[in-house]
Amino acid sequence: MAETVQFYPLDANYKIQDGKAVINLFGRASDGSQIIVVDGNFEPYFYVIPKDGVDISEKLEKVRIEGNNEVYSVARTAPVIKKFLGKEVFAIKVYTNIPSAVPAIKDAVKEWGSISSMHEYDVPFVRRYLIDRNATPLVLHQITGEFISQKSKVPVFRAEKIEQSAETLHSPKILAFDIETYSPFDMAIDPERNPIIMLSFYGENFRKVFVWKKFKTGIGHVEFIEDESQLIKKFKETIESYKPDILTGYFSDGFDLPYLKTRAEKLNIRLDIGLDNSEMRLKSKMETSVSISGIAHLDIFKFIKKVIGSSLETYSYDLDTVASQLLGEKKHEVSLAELSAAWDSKNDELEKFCEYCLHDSYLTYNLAVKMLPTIIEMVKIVNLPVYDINRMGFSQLVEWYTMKQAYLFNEIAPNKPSYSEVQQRRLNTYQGAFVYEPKPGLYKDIAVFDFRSLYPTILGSHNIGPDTINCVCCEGTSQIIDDGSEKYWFCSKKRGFIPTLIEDLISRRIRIKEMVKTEKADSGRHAGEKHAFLDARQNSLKLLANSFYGYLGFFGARWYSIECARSITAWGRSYIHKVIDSAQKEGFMVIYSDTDSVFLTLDGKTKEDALDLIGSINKELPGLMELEYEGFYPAGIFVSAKLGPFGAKKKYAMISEKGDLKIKGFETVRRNWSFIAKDVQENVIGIILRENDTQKALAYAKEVINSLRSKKVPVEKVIIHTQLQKEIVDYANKGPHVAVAQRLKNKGRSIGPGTMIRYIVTQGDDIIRNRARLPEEVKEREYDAEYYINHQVIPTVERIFNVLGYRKEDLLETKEQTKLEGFF
DNA sequence: ACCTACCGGGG
DNA sequence: GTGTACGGTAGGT
Repeated sequence: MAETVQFYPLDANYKIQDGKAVINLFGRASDGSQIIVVDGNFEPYFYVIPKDGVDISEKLEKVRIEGNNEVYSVARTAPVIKKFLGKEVFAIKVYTNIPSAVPAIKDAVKEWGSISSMHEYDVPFVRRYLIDRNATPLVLHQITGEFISQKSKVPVFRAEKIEQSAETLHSPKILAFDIETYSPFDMAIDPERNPIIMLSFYGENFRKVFVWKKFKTGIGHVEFIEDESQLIKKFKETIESYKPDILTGYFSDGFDLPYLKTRAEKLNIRLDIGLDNSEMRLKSKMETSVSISGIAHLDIFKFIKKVIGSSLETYSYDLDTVASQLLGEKKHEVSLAELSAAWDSKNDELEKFCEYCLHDSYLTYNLAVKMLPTIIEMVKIVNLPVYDINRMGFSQLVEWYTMKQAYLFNEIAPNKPSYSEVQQRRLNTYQGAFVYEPKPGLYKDIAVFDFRSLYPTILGSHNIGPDTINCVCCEGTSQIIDDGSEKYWFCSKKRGFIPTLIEDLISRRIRIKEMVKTEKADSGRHAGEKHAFLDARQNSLKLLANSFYGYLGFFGARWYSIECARSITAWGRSYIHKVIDSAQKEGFMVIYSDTDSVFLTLDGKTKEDALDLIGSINKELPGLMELEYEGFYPAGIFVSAKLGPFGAKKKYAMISEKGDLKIKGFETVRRNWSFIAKDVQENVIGIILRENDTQKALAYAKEVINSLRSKKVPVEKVIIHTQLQKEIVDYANKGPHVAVAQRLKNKGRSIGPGTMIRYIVTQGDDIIRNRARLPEEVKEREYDAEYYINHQVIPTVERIFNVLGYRKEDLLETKEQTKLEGFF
């Protein structure tokens, strides 16, 4: 009895049932209930391209491998006509009994002389399904089939047919959470030893804090429980009753969920929160991640850092900084160092920590809501679940977008490079973008031009791709680009695969930008929300299009082509030179240029003259290429920029007409730096950005340096923290922290991997290791002021001051001491 | 100049 | 997962 359900998939996996793979799609039906849609009608396969004129179908069909309690066999084969890098090929589609048979069989037949190549044997089965069945997470699907009885937390529907509709799940149920752990400071975080003491949740109209010590409070959403076991059970129960589509945390891949898992194992609690009753799983050793069947686990920290990190003008990705930037809200100010003491003896102080914990969940929730449009659009464009999108870098996003498109274009995907190919590719470097080194200094009346999406538009306009490069049909007729050592041309008869994708992405983006314009004009009730989604969509399309160039030159790429990457930068240099030449011919002074932008001073000319120049250049540009007027700045300061294969990093500061300061190009300070270094950088940035007072910032930095020299800085501020990663004896290079660890061990302290070592660099002529002392061993005024000035304070602020036109020497000069109170 | 070890986020 | 997958810096040699 067939019926239909309307269903938004969120997550997917597969299981083997009766020797067959069954896809499980987890998600929400349009009536709001959670269901699992199972589909057993999809077969695993890969492609074999035989050598010319050989038919090996029958031979392939007989392949059968008996492994340890598993049988891998070829179920059937089908001859297909496909395209491979633009050329038509005959291929055999080899279907296997189960997904894991694919790599096994591929390995078993790889030595056959009759095989030319094999492809797509490493596409995960679930991704294969989403691509081939045109199933897109977060998009509504109409499923025909029937509900079946199967042991599960939620109803199970067996699909016979699955069809995508146009609607999107714009408001998935999001639940944010955060834990606080018992953790004496200056000790490594240790889930083996220290319990979780608080747990908070935040969702729409939902807030909760669990804590297992009692104190007086009037806050209703605090719930007291017995112990840590109860707390972990509450974690499970809350998720099971709230039924979120998305569970989100801040660095929850790296901290909260692994910590919960370790504690749950210690306490013998199964964290079986998966909709299929499976436990949450910890994956990969390098970069940890945690998945839950049926619930999209979103580590919003990871997403923000990866996807919008470069466009965020922040010096740190901690929750406080990111929330301030994106939400205009900060974390609660409490001293976490005091939490353990409060837990042990001062329970009446716990209330503020509960509020703190809840507020972190609140901020995390709002960050997730804020990023949701971008996440949804990425999911829809790349066609993978939230969980995967969250954890993929740009090259992966490009690759999987391209994999999906390859299927639609009947293209067979090239293989990933072998280890030795990767080594080869890594050696291939090439000339990057053109950077016009500015003369450091202050300039006035600056106009900035830049090419709209320079590399993608070059790629599209010149038809650059692995399938169009140096084609026989256009040799001698197509325009040649010379990268300085090699000459390349691209087919002018047939559109390439990647240029087609790029042009599609760019034109879709242009259409959406038009819609954004008209949306702005009419202001309906949901105009704001609609605008956010359109804007996220155009931005996602832009990010993806911009990543193709880097992808072509990325050593791990399937569609790798260093020649294409070279051609793109060569064209880029040629176009930017044209702009510079035209501007100079018209009498503008070019002060700086980097990759796709040109900064020039008006020198008595008007902004209209600058706009006219752009107009005349645009008339000459091919295809989608366009030079834009980025803006006008009354003043700015420039320093030189470093060259790199993927474009130079910008280092400059400018003041906009509104008075906003734009600073680019300085790095962050980490925990293995002294407090004094962190303090100085934070305060300098604060003074410059908030008070717009560079003089004051300089005076402050000098004051700190002078205080170090005169030893007025207390020793606590010059302690450096470094964590020991392995046993002392295993160190080939013994750095300062290892030397100090050795001394601690000699004193009889237990020292091992994970121990946090604190040390101070003292005066003397020896190498740093031999001058590193335990803080207890160091009296006031014994630290090496010059070390802290030159290796800690100066490096953190030098770049910033360079950008503002000052030198290291300006910071170091001792005369005219400024009086600034209140920094210590 | 090259190599080794460390950080990030979280408490 | 039909997996192989950081990137930048300081200190030591």
